[in-house]
Amino acid sequence: MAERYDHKSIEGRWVKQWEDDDLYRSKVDWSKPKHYALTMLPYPSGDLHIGHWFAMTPSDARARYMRMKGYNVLFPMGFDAFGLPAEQAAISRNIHPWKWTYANIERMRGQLRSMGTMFDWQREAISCTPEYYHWTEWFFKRFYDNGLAYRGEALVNWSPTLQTVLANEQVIDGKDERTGQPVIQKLMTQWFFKITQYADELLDFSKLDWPEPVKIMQTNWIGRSEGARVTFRTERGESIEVFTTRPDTLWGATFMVLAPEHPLVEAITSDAQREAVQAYQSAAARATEIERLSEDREKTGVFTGGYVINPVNDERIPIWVADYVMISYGTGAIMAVPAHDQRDFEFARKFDLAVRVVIQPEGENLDGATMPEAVPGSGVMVNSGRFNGTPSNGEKGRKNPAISAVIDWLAEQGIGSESVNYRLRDWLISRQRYWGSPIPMIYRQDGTMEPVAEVDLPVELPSDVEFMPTGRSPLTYHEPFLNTVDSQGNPARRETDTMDTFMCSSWYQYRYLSPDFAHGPFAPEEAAYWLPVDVYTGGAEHATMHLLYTRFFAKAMRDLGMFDDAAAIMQQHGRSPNALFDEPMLALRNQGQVLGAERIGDFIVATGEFDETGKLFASHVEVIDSAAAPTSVENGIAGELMRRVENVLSIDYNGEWVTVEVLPDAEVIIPAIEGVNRVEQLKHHLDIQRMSKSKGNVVNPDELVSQYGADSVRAYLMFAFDWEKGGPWDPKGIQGVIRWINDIWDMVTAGAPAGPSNPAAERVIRRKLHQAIEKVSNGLERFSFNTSVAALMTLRNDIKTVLRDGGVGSAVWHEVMNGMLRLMAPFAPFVAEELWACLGFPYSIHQQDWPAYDPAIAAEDEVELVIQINGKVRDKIVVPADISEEDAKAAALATEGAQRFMEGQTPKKVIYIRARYMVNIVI
RNA sequence: GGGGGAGUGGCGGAAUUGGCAGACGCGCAUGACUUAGGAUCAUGUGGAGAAAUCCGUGCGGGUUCGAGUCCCGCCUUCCCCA
Repeated sequence: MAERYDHKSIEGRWVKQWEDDDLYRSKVDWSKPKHYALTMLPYPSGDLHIGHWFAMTPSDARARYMRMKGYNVLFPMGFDAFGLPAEQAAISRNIHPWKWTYANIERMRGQLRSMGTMFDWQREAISCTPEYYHWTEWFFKRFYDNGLAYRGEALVNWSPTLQTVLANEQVIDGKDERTGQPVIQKLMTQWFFKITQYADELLDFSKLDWPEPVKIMQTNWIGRSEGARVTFRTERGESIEVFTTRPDTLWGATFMVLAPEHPLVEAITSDAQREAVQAYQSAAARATEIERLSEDREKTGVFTGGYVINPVNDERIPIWVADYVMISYGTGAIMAVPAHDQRDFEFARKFDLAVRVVIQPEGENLDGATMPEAVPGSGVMVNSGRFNGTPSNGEKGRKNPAISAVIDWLAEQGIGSESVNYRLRDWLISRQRYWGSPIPMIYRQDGTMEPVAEVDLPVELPSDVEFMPTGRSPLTYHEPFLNTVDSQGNPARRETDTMDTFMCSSWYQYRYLSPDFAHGPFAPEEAAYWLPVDVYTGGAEHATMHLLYTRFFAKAMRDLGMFDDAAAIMQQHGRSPNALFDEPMLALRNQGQVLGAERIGDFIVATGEFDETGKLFASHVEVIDSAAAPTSVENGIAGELMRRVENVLSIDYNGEWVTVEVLPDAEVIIPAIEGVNRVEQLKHHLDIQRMSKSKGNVVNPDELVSQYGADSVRAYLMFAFDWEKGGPWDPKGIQGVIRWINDIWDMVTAGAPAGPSNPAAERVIRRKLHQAIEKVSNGLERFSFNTSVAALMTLRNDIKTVLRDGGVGSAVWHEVMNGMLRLMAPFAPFVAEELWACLGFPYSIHQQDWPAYDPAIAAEDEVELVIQINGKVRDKIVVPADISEEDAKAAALATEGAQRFMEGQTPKKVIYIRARYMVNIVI
């Protein structure tokens, strides 16, 4: 008897063997078709968690499949290594971000190797190395030189106490998450990329095989709206421009609203209103944008005392300030048409402003004074001077005759023009942080600025820095970094902002091509062969930001000629570069999220003394069997432990949560755990939710791998979930794949069966193999990994059945094992390699071809014909697979089940579905 | 608030996209083997019913010979928001 399956004795050995042999080294080879498979690179937080395994190992399985299908596959890995956590570790634990990050990367590399992935480590890229951020800076400079980077004002989270800017994730409920100090919204000068210049092109998804939801989210994010810009004039002569998608309602504007940050607010505010307006402005600064945009929030605002003339009817209307208007959207000013816009309506009703109907819906007679809500739909223009009677059909932009006519008239009159507005704003890349790529700009003494010369790149981050507990970037007080000279040799100051880490991840797919290339971000020879990325996998949470940014990068790089060399080389090799550089990733697939498992808390009886509030101070706590739970306890309670914070328990006592404080000298009894028990050993209830350390529901992949082996963990992750959906982790379910792998091990190591061969049995076993080839391949193509593994398990079951009945000779047995192991190789690369070697097939299984599917071998001789009466199954018979439609219908009508339900009636219709071998008799 | 998903046995999930609902696995049950079992093997497993059969894909309508799948209206829940 061969030895039992032991993952520990094989996995480490093959990792080393594969590395020694450079098995996964990917090199340009124009004689083979290429496949660039990319999976989102991790942030080096310290430990690989199960989510990384869930994201990466199925992607790896698919990359392996593509390789066996004959593609030259590039499947690289790296680290997105700049970012806030490293800086926070530096502040709280006094470790330099560099050291912290590198230690984490070292650790994670080891973990990544244990996964059995085919990453080509010679292409690893780490975004926080000077070799990498040299080119991040270079991109900035090129964008700046070409007008794609500029300085502008933006609202930032400003902590007045710390005198520093905070990232969005550092602000919770308008307060600094660490210190609890209030945070306000403040306008500051920041660096931007002109992503809006590409807004229209970014709306074009025609070249992309991307999930529909991602395309919809990006479309909404960009938020293109067509309308008009109209210029209003104040009584004192200032002009205020507004953007509106509904110029057909201009005659219904009864007031104007400016964002609190609008630059004209100060000028138009009357002295009487000044105090109120200023108070309102500072209150608005404390609200976040999400709060301000919330529609169910009570509308607030204040009258400025100023008036503006509506240019379409010369009416004098009041100007208000309200925070539901954003300075960053449109022009920061709106004409308010309360009759036809719900937000304006609520505002008007609250402050008792006029409501005038200008679009009368057909068959209705709306009255501004009494209508209960805004009516935004279609109708006929009224109260609109010369436009009265024009139909407004509810369509947007030029498709609406009313809007179209008004736009033309506005242009004629010179008071407005057709305009397109986007919700998308330019990409704010400034971060007031240390641990990011420096922005290579220099401020001269005269106040002008210039980019750092290309030969002086990269501007390196100084390493001798001290972190202040305020969180202020050390670059702002690091004199040697700050002081430099401009191109003329005059003293100058460096920019201290660093770049958003989304910058680094917008172009990493190019750095992987040639991580050591010193003459540019990537080598054109590599880019010509590998680009673009064929399939990109990662989390759906990146649907808008990261994926829009990287698309913007690709388009900007194309327009700045950065792909020209690659395109020329591509052409030399006879491949057309046409449209290949418009988009960075042709196909995209998102995996879901692995959630924490649900767990029932310990059932507890606690006794002690209650205080007057009903809180129990327990001197005795005992875990019992929930079936034996008493409904009432003298001087105590019994129920499931729902939560525990140190020694304070929350117990579900007959539906009510009771707080129990366990006294320090209390007796704790947990029968399942030997010895003296502690409160900390009690298990509390866990809901299905995201894994996090604080919830205590984290699954540690290292432990799983050491216990069950990487093959089992990989296969289980692929088997247990719909990959694009994810779901709760079930710790028991892994038994199924462990049994499967053990079965395969035992089956192969047992060797070919002795005894005579029987052609019928051999035909069956080969048929099952080929049916599996079809299903496994199909699952991999569709990222439906669970059905692929299920097909492999079905194959296992079928082979076991056939082998038990006997009749399979050695040659066919070897053929079937050979095919099955190759099908397994993407999912369980270690055990497949080991068993492959064990059968004496040539090394390595991962360099073999994918098994070829032969439909003739897979075809069944006989099939089951399903007979339905009015869509309900009434009988089933076995018929030859090549049965004709006439024969199938005749056989169906003759069945006992059909006869019984037809009761002698003549069928109205008989429908035959050949693909399903199904007859439906309609009576 | 806005945007995007998802609801199928006790559980994770299948269903060739309009064609036998529940593949595969977990769990559970019964039996076998064993000094022992959180091992292994066999059989069964959506619900009701003795059976014929009926009911079943979040809820309510609709289209169709036929609906988990398409349409209309709800409910619940998860994710994202510079």
